Amino acid sequence: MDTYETLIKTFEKYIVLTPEEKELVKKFFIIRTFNKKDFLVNEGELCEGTFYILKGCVHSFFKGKHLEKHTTHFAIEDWWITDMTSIIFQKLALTSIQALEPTTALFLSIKQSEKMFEAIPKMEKFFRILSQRNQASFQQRILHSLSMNATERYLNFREKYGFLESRVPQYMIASFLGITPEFLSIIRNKLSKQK
Amino acid sequence: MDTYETLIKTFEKYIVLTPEEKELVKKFFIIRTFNKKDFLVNEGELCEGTFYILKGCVHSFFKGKHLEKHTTHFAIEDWWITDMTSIIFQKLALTSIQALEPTTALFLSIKQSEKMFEAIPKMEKFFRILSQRNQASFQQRILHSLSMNATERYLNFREKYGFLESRVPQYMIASFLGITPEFLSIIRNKLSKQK
DNA sequence: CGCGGGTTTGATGATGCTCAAGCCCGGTGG
DNA sequence: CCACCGGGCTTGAGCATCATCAAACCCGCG
Repeated sequence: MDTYETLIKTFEKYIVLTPEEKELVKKFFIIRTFNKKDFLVNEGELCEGTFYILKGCVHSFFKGKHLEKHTTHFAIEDWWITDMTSIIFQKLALTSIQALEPTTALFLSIKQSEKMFEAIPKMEKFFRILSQRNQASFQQRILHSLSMNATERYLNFREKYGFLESRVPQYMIASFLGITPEFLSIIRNKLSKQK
Repeated sequence: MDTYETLIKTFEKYIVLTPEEKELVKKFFIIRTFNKKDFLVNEGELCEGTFYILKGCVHSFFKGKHLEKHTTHFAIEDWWITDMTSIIFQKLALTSIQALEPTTALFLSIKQSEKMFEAIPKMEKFFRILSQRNQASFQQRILHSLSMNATERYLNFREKYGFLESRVPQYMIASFLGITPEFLSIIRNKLSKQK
């Protein structure tokens, strides 16, 4: 069983790789493991690259002006996560990424990614598509924040990401939805009654 | 004066093109002009490609479940705009894009973009970076919607996009910020008093 | 001059927050 | 084995933010 199997399969959803390229591309990624509560990316430092989660669960969050933590994303097996703002604008990360479970990830540093793009230009296509898909899903999220109330957003969350409810605490889901844990509790209470 | 001048300059911020490639790449774009209120993309149809605005001003919006319109983006000279969700998932567009002024744009259809990527693979890199920058700015927007109240969001908007205030009606800015026009009016009133 | 789209103002009400308290439950040390 | 934590979830009272609805106003334009 190959550690890189799911990674390669993910690539092959969008581009075609020769056997040689498959071997080569692995070399740009390194395996990194984290304990629960370890940080993959730390607020205040430069975000050095992108993570592909092999096993485990992480979340990214930032601190508001009163130091409240706001969860912005979750990621589990076969998801990609990074702080794109830090990477693109070469600024210190405002967000942290932290493991919620013991986690194994493949890490692609910015430098390695540049080498990879030179060695296998096709990979540009993959990351273009990946980024466009992210753009589309962020778009959806903005759209929902403009047009839905908290209950509707929670129902939508359960529909799409319900499988996360067993792996992350509710107060993080509340934060992700842009509400307080207390209010999410009330929403859940109402929903369970009216059914 | 060349219609494509600013387009090529935009490319050259991120990639290097030979003179031949500069000539070639133009061929994949077509010029399209729109009157005020014309639709660049129409809700319910497939979004056929991406627009680069040469002159004018447009906004994209979608309709909520009570048919209220929510403005999601603005675009002016040298900005790109499309419905990425429709393109990526090949679904009918849920958003419309409409001209707020007489507008001239360069249009890159999906088919032409595929041909372009074959002819000039470097363009993959440009669109990867463009999309990553969009991803970063959408990220910022989500972050703000999680951590700022309406007044703070409006102040932030003025800081970054204040130049739009003279070109788009206030009720669209309100919609973009996720509040009602009435409430934006109150915010502006308060801000003008307390200074 | 009147019309109509956009903005403002005000009263009332819903949505969601804050703060404080209590509860539930798994983990830890005596 | 039990007592006691402590983190997360719940409940409730009071409050801030923002929406809704209705009316008035403003002003460019036919």
